[in-house]
Amino acid sequence: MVLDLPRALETVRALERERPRWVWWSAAEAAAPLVEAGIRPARAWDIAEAHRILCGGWEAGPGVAWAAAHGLPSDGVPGAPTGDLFEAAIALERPLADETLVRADGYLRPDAAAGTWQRAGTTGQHSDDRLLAWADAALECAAGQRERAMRIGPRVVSTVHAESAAAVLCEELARDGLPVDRAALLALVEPLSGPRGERDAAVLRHAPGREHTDLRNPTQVRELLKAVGIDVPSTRKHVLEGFADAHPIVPALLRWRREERIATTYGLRWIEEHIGSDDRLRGRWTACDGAGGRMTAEAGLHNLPAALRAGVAAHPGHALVRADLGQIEPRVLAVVSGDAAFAQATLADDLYAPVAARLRVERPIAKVAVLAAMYGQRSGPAGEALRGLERAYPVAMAHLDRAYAAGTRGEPVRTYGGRLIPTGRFLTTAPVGADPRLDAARGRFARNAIIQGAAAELFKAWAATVRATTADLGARIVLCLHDELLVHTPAEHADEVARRVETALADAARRWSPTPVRFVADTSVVQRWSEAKG
DNA sequence: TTGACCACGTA
DNA sequence: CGTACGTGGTCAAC
Repeated sequence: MVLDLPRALETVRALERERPRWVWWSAAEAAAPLVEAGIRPARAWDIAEAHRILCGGWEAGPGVAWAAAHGLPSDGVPGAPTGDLFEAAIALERPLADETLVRADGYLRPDAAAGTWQRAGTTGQHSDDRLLAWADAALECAAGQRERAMRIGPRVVSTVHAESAAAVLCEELARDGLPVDRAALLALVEPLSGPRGERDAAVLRHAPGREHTDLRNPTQVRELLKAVGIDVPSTRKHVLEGFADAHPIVPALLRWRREERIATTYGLRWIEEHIGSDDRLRGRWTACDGAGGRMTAEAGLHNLPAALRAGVAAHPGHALVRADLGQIEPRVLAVVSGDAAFAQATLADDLYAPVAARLRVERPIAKVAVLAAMYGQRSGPAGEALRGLERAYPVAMAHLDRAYAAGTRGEPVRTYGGRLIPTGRFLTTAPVGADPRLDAARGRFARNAIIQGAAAELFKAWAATVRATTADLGARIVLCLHDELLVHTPAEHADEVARRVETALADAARRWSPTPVRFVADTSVVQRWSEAKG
C-alpha cells in the first residue's frame, strides 16, 4: 500500500479548514488531484513557481529547484534516469540499502527527482518512509527558497504566494472550463465550414486564368496579386489593407483570410476536440510563461477571435462577471518606478488626461508619448511629447532607460515582484556586443518585460483575491486574459460578485504598491462575453 | 516526421 | 524600426 487516496483526500479536506500553506513541488502534480476531488486549496508554496521567479527560465523540476535552493550549480544537476543498461549495472553494484534521498554531493538522487524512487518501495513501511523523506525535502527546499526570496526583498515572498495561487487556479481553469453556448458557436462557425473550394472561388473569380492559385501559399498569393497589377513586399494583412481600393481581389482576399482562420483553427474540429458534452471549452493553463510572466492557455482560449465571443455564455441560472483593467501598463509603470508625479496621474480615471495637461499637449499626443516611452515606438508624432515626458516624469523615464540599458548589455533584470528575467536568451545567434541590432532587441525586450511582467504579477494577485473572496458564493473564475477576468457565478449573486471583484482589485493594489497608485477596472454583469462593456 | 517561416488571433 | 503567446498552414530537409 503506497497511498490510500480517498483517505488521504479526506485528511486534506479536514486540514484545509485550517487554511494551511501547502508546500508542493508543483501544482500540476499535487493540486490537480485535490481540484479533481473538489478541494480548492487556498494557500500554497509552489516550489516550481518559486524557482521560476527566483532563478528565471522554465525548467523547474525538483532536482533543479533543490539545487538552486541549496546554492548548488545548476549544471551539476543529475539528468533524469534513462533506465538503460549502464544504470542497471550501477544499481547492481550498489544494490538496495541506499535509502538516502540526498546524494553525497548534495544533489537529489535523480530517480527521486523523477518521481520513481518514492513509489518503488516494496513494503508499506518502506514506501511511507520514502514519502516522508520526500515531503521533508520539499519543506527544506521551500524554506531555502523563502530565505532567498527574503534576501531579495519581502515582496518576493508575496509574489511567490500569488504565483502559487495562480498555479492552483490554472488547474481549476483546466478542469472547470469556459462555459459556452454550443448552438451559438455552431451558428457562427458552420457557415464557414463548407468545402474550401467554395471559399477559394470567391477570391479566384477576380483573377481569371489563375484559378489554380493556392491561397494558403504566400508566394503564390504574391504572384496572383502581381498578375492583377499589385506588387507587394509581403502579403501580410496590414500591407494588403493599403491596397484595398486598388483591386476587388484584395478585399476578397482579406475576407477569405478572416474566414479561413475561423474555418481552420476554430472550426468544427476545434469544437469537437476542446468542448466537452457539458458545453465547457477546456485547455491547459500555465501560471507563468517564459518571458512576460503572463498566464498562458491552449485550445485557443487566449486568441479566440472577437467574432466568436458571442459563443461564450453563462449557463442557465448563471451570469458572467467580466472585468478588465484599464490602462494597466502605465499605472504599473507608476508603481515600479516609484515616480511620485506619475503616481499622482493615476488618481484620475483617465490617466492620460493629467499627463496631457502637464505636457500641455492634446490627449492623443500624451497617450502616444507614454506608449512610445514604454514600448520604444519611434514612428509617429511622439518625439516632441517624449521630451516633455522626460522633463515631467524623469523618475519613470529613467527607470525604463535603465531596463533598456541592462538588456543591451545582456544582463538579467528583475520585475517589481522579483522575478528574474534573463536577457541573454538571443545569445544562441550572437554574443552581446556583436550585433547592435540584437543588443537593441534585448533592450526593448527588457524594457517591455519589466512592465508586462509586473502587470502580470498584479493581475495574478487580483485573480487570486477574486478566487478567494467569491468562492463562497459559488463563483468561479473561468477565464484569465492578461488584464481581463471572466467569473461564472450563480445569477442571484452576480451583482455581489461584481462588487467583490472591484474590492479585490483595490485590496490587491494596496498590498502590492507601497505608494498610492490607483488601478481601475471596467466591471459588468453579462450573459455573453460579447456584450458591450460598462 | 521535424523545424523554419509566414501569417494572424489575443493582450 | 513595441513585446509576448498559441495555432495552423506550407515548404525544405530529413
